[in-house]
Amino acid sequence: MEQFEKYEATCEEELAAIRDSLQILGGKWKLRIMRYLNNHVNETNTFKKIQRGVECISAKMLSKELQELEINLLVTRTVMNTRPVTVNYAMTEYGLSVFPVADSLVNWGLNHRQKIK
Amino acid sequence: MEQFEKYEATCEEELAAIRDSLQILGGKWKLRIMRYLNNHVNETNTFKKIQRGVECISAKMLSKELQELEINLLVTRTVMNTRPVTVNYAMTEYGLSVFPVADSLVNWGLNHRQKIK
DNA sequence: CGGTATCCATGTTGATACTG
DNA sequence: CAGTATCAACATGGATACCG
Repeated sequence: MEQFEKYEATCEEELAAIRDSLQILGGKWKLRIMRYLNNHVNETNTFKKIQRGVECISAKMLSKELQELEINLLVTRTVMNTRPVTVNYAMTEYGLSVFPVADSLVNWGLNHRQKIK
Repeated sequence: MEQFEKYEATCEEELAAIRDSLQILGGKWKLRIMRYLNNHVNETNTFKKIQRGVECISAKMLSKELQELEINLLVTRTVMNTRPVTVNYAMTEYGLSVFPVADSLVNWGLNHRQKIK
């Protein structure tokens, strides 16, 4: 029963970690954007190009999501010295670590669809 | 470049699966509730008891979340023949399958906190 | 091109009160 | 005890216009 309290505390730590994960994987766009970048890894991925590639995302959302991805060290933003300026986005090495986690979500989700159907 | 289109389609399927997963793992309460149930597996887990165990959840939210968990076959709801009625909630065998996925989120999240800090 | 600013529609969550 | 109903607050996302 003391153990009861203890568990709740540990649980909170884990839930905080999950919250961090979900802030990145759980949104509507971030994973889509990262998948796009990862799939066009040898190209220059400008803002407009990403916007065209990620269906229906507004400039506002794309801007916001890219900023958050950059803050989280998952994506790099590089301003190139052209006229007019072009900006290139790319996955970081670290950013690639989200994909295995995403895959485990995909697998569970696919199985779940079968189960529920 | 034809491959481009093809990828986008596959991507959509996977993203739908992820959405399913996140509907369950991504909410504010469902995982907390499931963890509570799983950690009190040999007890009778009534509505009120769960509400006390899962910090700060309102009756409305708990009611709604439990319904969704039941629909998704993750939790069972058993009305017991007492006066006044008591209702018992428990994880299903299938429901347990969410925990490994949750763990992979926890691990990534914990690592990410270190990385960002 | 690469965004930001503003306003608005919608969905999610909470507080409070109430019922069988 | 086990919820539901109602209203309010807040977060999310989109439409549109505009700037350097």
